[in-house]
Amino acid sequence: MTVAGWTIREAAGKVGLSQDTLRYYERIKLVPPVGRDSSGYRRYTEEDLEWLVFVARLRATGMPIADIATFVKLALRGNETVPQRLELLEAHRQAVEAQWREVRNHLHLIQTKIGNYRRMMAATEGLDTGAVREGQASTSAPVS
Amino acid sequence: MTVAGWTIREAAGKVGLSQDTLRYYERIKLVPPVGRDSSGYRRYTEEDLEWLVFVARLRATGMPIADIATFVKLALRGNETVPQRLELLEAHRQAVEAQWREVRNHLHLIQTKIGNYRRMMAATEGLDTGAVREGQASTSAPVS
DNA sequence: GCTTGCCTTGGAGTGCGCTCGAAGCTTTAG
DNA sequence: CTAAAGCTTCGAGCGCACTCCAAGGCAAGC
Repeated sequence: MTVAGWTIREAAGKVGLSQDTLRYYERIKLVPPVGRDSSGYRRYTEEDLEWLVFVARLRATGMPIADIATFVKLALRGNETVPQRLELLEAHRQAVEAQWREVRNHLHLIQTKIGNYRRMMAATEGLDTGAVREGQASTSAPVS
Repeated sequence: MTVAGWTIREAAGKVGLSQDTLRYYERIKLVPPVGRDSSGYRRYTEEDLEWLVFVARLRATGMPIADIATFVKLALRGNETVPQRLELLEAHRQAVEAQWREVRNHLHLIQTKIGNYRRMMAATEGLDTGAVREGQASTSAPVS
């Protein structure tokens, strides 16, 4: 007989996390306790899934588990903690954007290096040179 | 008497990694062996620093140490491995860009949530409501 | 000569985020 | 009735990337 709610297997499939991770998140209180059916099995409600999706999103943007736990604690204390939660999210957003820009810069420099490699290849075309500019076996790495 | 090259302390400062990390990277061959002075102390050359900066860049964009090690092995084998190195870098670039876009999407959704919180706050202005829509103590989390 | 400080190595320890294993209970299929 | 599949908890184990510690060498200042 099908009971209300999704099994852990279904929930895991829906939110894209493993069953182990779902149990783990519940254990460490990243999500509120999930209800059980008559035999003690978890039954996920729509709201449970929304929680999980939200947590997964925060994780995907690199928020540490400890910070998410803080957020969840606040959420469980009720609506009067909304300002603090807002602050947390806002701080996270800024941190992610900062790192985002940093990665962009690094990536740009790496692309420059790729360009240099490309030019090296073009120049060396069919030459099969083992020798490098400066005498014996330069490491030849820092091209850029 | 000052000898040629920088000490590990200076090198660490210059490239923004810890001394421990510099030794660690050398141990696991993320960088070619660094020369020593008469008393066995490391002396970093300009080229050593360039290596380190490059490795740091790859790390900063999330390339796993194992992959960097592969790259370095290729580089040490000489110029004929340039095509393979290029391929590695190119693959990495694509992976980073993909993840970059994913994070941007997640961030966007989180911002939507922030917006919803903002609206909640505005609506609740000075109301001090402990009650939430649906009966007893909704977790109130999945606002978005 | 001795202390202080910086360096060396090898190996152990840490923090994070899962991931797995063992032992046991319930439900379903044959 | 039995076997298989799926769930439970608790606790241990793992992979990654460092980070720290102990024991000892070297060099400069007093």
